This record gives sequence, C-alpha cells and structure tokens, in this order.
Amino acid sequence: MKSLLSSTKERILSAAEQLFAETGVATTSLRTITALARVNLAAVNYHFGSKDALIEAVYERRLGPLNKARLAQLDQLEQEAAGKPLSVAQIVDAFVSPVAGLTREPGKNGLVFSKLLAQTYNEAAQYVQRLMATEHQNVMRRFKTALAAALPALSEEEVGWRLHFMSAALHHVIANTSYMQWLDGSEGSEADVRTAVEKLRPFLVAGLSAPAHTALS
Amino acid sequence: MKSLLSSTKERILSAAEQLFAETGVATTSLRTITALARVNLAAVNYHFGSKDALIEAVYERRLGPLNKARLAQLDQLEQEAAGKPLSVAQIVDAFVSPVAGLTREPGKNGLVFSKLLAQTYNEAAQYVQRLMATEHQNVMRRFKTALAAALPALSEEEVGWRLHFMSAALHHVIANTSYMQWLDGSEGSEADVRTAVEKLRPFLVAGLSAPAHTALS
DNA sequence: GTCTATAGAGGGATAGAC
DNA sequence: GTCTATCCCTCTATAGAC
Repeated sequence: MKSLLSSTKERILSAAEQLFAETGVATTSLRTITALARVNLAAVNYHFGSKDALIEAVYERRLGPLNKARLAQLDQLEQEAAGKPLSVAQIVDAFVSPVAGLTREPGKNGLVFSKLLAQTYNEAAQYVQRLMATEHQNVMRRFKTALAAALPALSEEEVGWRLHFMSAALHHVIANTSYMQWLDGSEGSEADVRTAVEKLRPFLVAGLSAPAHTALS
Repeated sequence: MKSLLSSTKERILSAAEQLFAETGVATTSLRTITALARVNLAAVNYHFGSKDALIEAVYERRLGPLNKARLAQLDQLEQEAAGKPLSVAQIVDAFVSPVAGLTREPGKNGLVFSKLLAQTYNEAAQYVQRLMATEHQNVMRRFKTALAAALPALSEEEVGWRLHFMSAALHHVIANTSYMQWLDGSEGSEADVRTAVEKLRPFLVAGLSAPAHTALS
C-alpha cells in the first residue's frame, strides 16, 4: 500500500523504459536494468515474475494515461462545439498534444516512452494487443468518427488510412528526432521532440485534409 | 566470380533480411538464419566474418540501389522540366516510387527490406552511418533543394523538417501496414503495402505543401 | 567451401539464506 | 522484500576434419 514514488517497482519500470528506448527490448538484459535501477537482479522476478511481464508493465504504465488523455481532450472539444463537427486542427491537437503531455507522468521523462513506442512499434503491438486491444481500438474509433465528420468528402476507408498516417508520422518522428542530423546532414540545432511535434502539426492538418486523389503536376 | 542467383551468400542474405524484418535483428539468431537458408551454421562466419558484418551486408545490398533509383528519377524529372521547379507531387513520386520498385531487386521480394528499414530505423541508422552516411546525405540534400524550389514560401529549415516527416510517414506506414487492423479494429481488406503507399501519396503532397503555421479555428 | 563439435560468453530464472 | 550463488539454456564464433 505504500505508494512511494521511488519504490523498487517504479525504479525498475523507469530504468527498463529508458534502456528499452535507447537500445531496444531484446538487447536489454535484466542485469543492465537492475544495475541502472540500483536494485538486485532477483527483484525483477520477484516483483514482475519474468522479463516478459516486466515489458508488459512498462507499456501498461504509459498507454492507459495516454489513451485517457486523448479521449478527454476530444470529449472536451466536442462538448464545446455543441454538436458541430470539430476542425481538423482540433482533432490533430487532441491526438498529438497528449504525447507531449506524457512529460507529467511518473518517472519524470515520459517522452522516453514515446520513443520506445515508436522504436518498437511492431514489438509493442504484440504486447499491447494482449493488454489493451479494445481500449486502443476505442480511441481510434472515436478519432475516426470525429475525423469523418470533419472531412465529409472522404470515404470511411480513406479516413482510416489518414488516421494511420498521422499516427505513423507522429511516432516515427518522435523516435528519430535525434537522427535528423543523419537524415540530411544539417547542422542540427539539437532538434528536440517538442519542436518536432510543433513543426509536424501543420503538416498533419494539411495531409489529413488533402483531397483523395492528386494529379501529377 | 560465379554470380549464381542462389549462391550461399545470397541465400543467407535473403533469409536474414526476411527474419530481421519479421522479428527484429537482435532476436534473430544465426541458427535460425542458416536453417531457413538451408545452409550450414558456420557458413555465415565463413562468408561474412560475423553477425554484425552480415547485418551490414543486408542493409548494403538494398540501400545502394534505393538511393540510386531515387536520384535517377529526380534527375530525369529535372531534365524534363528544363530549369523550372518540379511540382511537389513529382518530388514525392521520386522519393516514394523507388521504395515500391525494390520489388525488382534480387531475392524477389524487396518490400521485405522496406519493412526491415522501418522496423529497425534506429538500429539501421547505426549501421547505415558507417556504410553510406555521405551517400544518404547527398540524396537528402538533393531532395531538399528540389523541395525548396517547389515551395519558395518555406524556410530552408522548414523544408528539412517536411522531408523528415515524409520519410517518417513512409517508412512507418510500410512497417506497420499489417497492423492496421490492430490500429482501429477495421475489417482490414488485407491491406498491402502497395495500397498503403498509394493512399499515402496525396497525404504527403498536401502535408509538404502546407503553410508553415496553421491557426486553430 | 562445407561440415561437426565445442569453446566461451552472457542471458533468464530460481533456491535458499537473511 | 532483498540478496548471493548457481543452474541451465542459447547464442556467437572457431578449430579442425573432410
């Protein structure tokens, strides 16, 4: 019952999250995790049961709040709109902002998790599917409905694809922001995630609002 | 000198590529690779020297042709345009089409590599940086120049970000197309990569062309 | 160039003392 | 709940026969 902020469990979770994001889930050993958390090796198996269970717990700790935040922001905007469809920009906002908002989660730097989520998107899907498949699907369905109302010219299917693209761009951008220098050799300016997300917003709004077909030239 | 299409080396490369894309580089053992390639375990070390060297070879085999194809298409379009700036749609095409064109590479199914490239983007950067940092940077610089000419209203920095976003969306979409069902619970229609890339095109064109700031209205 | 056999390192998990 | 010590497994890499 003692929910100290730095209990052994929490320290393991944060250390694991950080190392997973840095070098991947598979290559991170329990020995490395417990060393960073300054906790005994056996503690992982005592508190979580196995490495797999620890991985699930790492995802679980962040995904719940992220989903809730997205839905909450969408709810509030829809209430304020009183029946009228939201703008595409508002929907993008409700989807994107909570990711930056992860900063306020336990373990201080929640953006680490965003990087993890993107870096191991496929691996993540495997764990997420077991844990919160329905919750995640509900979120996506809500956004799909809102977006369909904002873009009546597009088919349901097209709206689904656009949502997919938004999620893809957002997560990949977060995961690879530190590699921008590699991407084009530009001097860099220490591009941080928050700047990247800010720059991404108009790109997403315009992309979502695009006509279904675009002629060449 | 005997460049048979199914030499031991090539079979190892293709098997490794496939398994890497399916379950990741770190979790794929040489035993699994050699079993799929129906080759002896020791063959990897004989032909490549180490697992790391094999990984590099897997990336090297595809990235060279991909970069060349992108530049070639851009070159051709620019020649035809005779000095006038290309359209954004044309630039998107030169960037995106060669990825689907990987199909014509050795080992038949080159799209497997696209999935690998996206799934392990961070890991890949590590190897790619060693192998073809300058080549990749040249490609991105060429596209940046072309895009800047097509979008004179945007700053150099903004154009760099947009290029980043395009690459991010493209690679993540390819990597996660098979997970669309998970994304929103839709019935799926066996969404293949080619369809995804086709749907992505107008999204990218509009996103790249967006004004730098979008009001929240 | 291909194979078998094995060395040597590092991993996850657990038993049992405290 | 924490720690040490250890089991047992899988992995990469290599030596040496063919």
